[in-house]
Amino acid sequence: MHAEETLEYRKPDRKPATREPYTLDRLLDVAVRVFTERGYDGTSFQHLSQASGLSKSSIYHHIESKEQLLRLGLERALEPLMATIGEAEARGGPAIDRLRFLIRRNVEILTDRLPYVTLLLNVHGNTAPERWALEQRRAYNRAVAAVVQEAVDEGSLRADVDAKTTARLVFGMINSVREWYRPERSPGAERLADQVLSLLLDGIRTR
Amino acid sequence: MHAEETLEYRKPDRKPATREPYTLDRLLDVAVRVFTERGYDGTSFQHLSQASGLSKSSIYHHIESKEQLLRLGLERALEPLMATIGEAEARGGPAIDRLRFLIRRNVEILTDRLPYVTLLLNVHGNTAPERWALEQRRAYNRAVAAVVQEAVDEGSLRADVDAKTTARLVFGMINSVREWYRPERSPGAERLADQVLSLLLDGIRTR
DNA sequence: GTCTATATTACGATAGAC
DNA sequence: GTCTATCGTAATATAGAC
Repeated sequence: MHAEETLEYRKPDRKPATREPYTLDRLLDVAVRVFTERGYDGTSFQHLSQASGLSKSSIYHHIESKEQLLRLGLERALEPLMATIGEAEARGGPAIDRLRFLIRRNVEILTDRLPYVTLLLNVHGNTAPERWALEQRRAYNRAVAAVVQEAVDEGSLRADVDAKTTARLVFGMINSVREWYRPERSPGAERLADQVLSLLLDGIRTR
Repeated sequence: MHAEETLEYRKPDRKPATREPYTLDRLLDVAVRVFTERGYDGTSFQHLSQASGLSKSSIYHHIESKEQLLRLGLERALEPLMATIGEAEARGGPAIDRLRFLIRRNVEILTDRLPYVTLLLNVHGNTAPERWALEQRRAYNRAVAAVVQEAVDEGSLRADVDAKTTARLVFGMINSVREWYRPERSPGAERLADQVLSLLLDGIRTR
């Protein structure tokens, strides 16, 4: 007779967990938060297990692989971001106005989906989903650079710095917001977008 | 009898290597390049072996651990960066001039030590050297934010956006240069610094 | 839906020959 | 200074009980 059998680990009585069962969406939230904190490659299933409270193997009930978790997270960032390109085109009007729209929407999406966009902006291209995301980002960058070029051509933006460099620096500033923005402590998306737009358009100097 | 044994892999004939022996400095250059491409956690000794042409174990002749490579790489970025804080203080004069100096030097160091600074700006804090580097960066950010605050107080910079946000956005734009700058194709450090300073101070809009 | 147990592979690091 | 061979561990992923 073995101790395991006699004790039976109080199995029938045991409440399996006090929390509600995980859905893919809830698990994704947890995983992407850890990905943004530790980086995708720096995150193991053990980290995901600790953060979620699930065992390593239970995570596989919701997903097929770690890469799938990454891909789902990247999609959450890219979907609204890529959509703004079409929305800006549909607006028509002066390029400078469409650029303002793109900048404002970018700040809004960044603050609204902070961990997902942070994940997107930190990928290296080591896996297939990462390479796909980088290609999407390149398409986004090309589209916004084209609008910047239009705004230069229509005389709204300075022509002494080439449009490509301006576009890179402008969206580089915006994207850097991910490194310090905290929803609970930082200004809201609208106010932050106002500040970013104002500094970008008119400069930081007094006049 | 096994094929492996009969062929013997031409071992006696083989020239062990045609290249000159590695020094720690040359190995560090290779390693940091791979770190910036794949991320530190995404880089294995197999990757380092392929990139260097050394066997995995030969790398250990030059270093004691992977973390040591990381630490040495981070030091190469932090050393000149932290030095600029003291240099700016020593200059004295109006805060706006010291800020221009800090921005210009930051762009120069970024382009001059691109892979090292890129490595620094991408660390997550998963290891001891990373946490040390993050603390150094916080000290750097505090110092430049203080100069921005001085420039606001002296009336050189706009006061309608708080100094901390301005500092973060300014250096966020500068640091984003790492994501696209290529020494062989991009403008030189001086010209790029001129463009960055001009856009930051006066804005992207025509006037 | 979650668990324990395990398979398999890749990782960082070491030993010792040349 | 570089190599081959190997160690111990931790990684992703699977099997099967409950």
